[in-house]
Amino acid sequence: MENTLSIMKALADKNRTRVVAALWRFDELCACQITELLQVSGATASRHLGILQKNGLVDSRKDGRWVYYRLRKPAGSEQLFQWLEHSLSGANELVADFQAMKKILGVTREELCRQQRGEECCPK
Amino acid sequence: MENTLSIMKALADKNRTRVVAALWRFDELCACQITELLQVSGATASRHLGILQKNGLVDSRKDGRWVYYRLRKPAGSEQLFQWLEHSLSGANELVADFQAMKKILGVTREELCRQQRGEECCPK
DNA sequence: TTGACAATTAGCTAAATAACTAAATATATA
DNA sequence: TATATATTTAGTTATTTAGCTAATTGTCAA
Repeated sequence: MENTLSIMKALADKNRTRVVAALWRFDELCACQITELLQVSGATASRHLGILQKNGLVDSRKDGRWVYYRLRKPAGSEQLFQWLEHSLSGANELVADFQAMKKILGVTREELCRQQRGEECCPK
Repeated sequence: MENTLSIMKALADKNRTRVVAALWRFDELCACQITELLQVSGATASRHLGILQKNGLVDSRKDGRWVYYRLRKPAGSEQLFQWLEHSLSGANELVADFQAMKKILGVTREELCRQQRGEECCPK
């Protein structure tokens, strides 16, 4: 029962559901891209990703300094995700997120991280 | 999206999930029976039931002084409930709840409410 | 009509949690 | 090797929420 409740709690947060939806659509994203999407501090994004990972909802893969995340549907969760997909289809927030994500994917991760450090332009 | 999140939040609580499971199994229960099952104050049980009702997960029916609750699966939530049923099947807490519920159903509502007021025995 | 009583609502406290900043960790590169 | 940097962890604060008691509401019965 605790496991079931943990999964529900993991998904019962707006930012975490946004992450799940983004990974569903865009397959694999790095922590800095998710940070940019959510518009929160890197630490906050990392915490949310940690909660999703702890409950088996995402997998991570480290590549140098970057960590990439993918959606992972735990065994037996197919129906939950079918409901989620149906229930969230067309949600305004997610449509906006997908738009934002396209822009984020339009710059390199290096440039994105540079922007996040406050170096808005002219990287030397 | 808010609606989806509300349903998840409503279900992401142990006591509320216990109520949903009990209603699933026992079809219709009154507030005092649910209070007894959860072993919380009547006010707390009422608050949980209110949250479930607000999110369309239960219906209530008033009969004199008693209020009866039934599970209500909102349109489009079939898959969510299929997952829930599968995910919770065999949960120890729920097995214990079903046992307790049988005892609760073995006494009249009048007697149950009398007990809850602290009149353990000898009702004059 | 009055008293009893099941249920709900209001108001409060304690626990859980989401956010932030700062520090720590791990990795690439100069 | 030393510095820069992407991510995570620690620690703090503010918000949310589950629980309680007390007050209110609506209904039955004497």
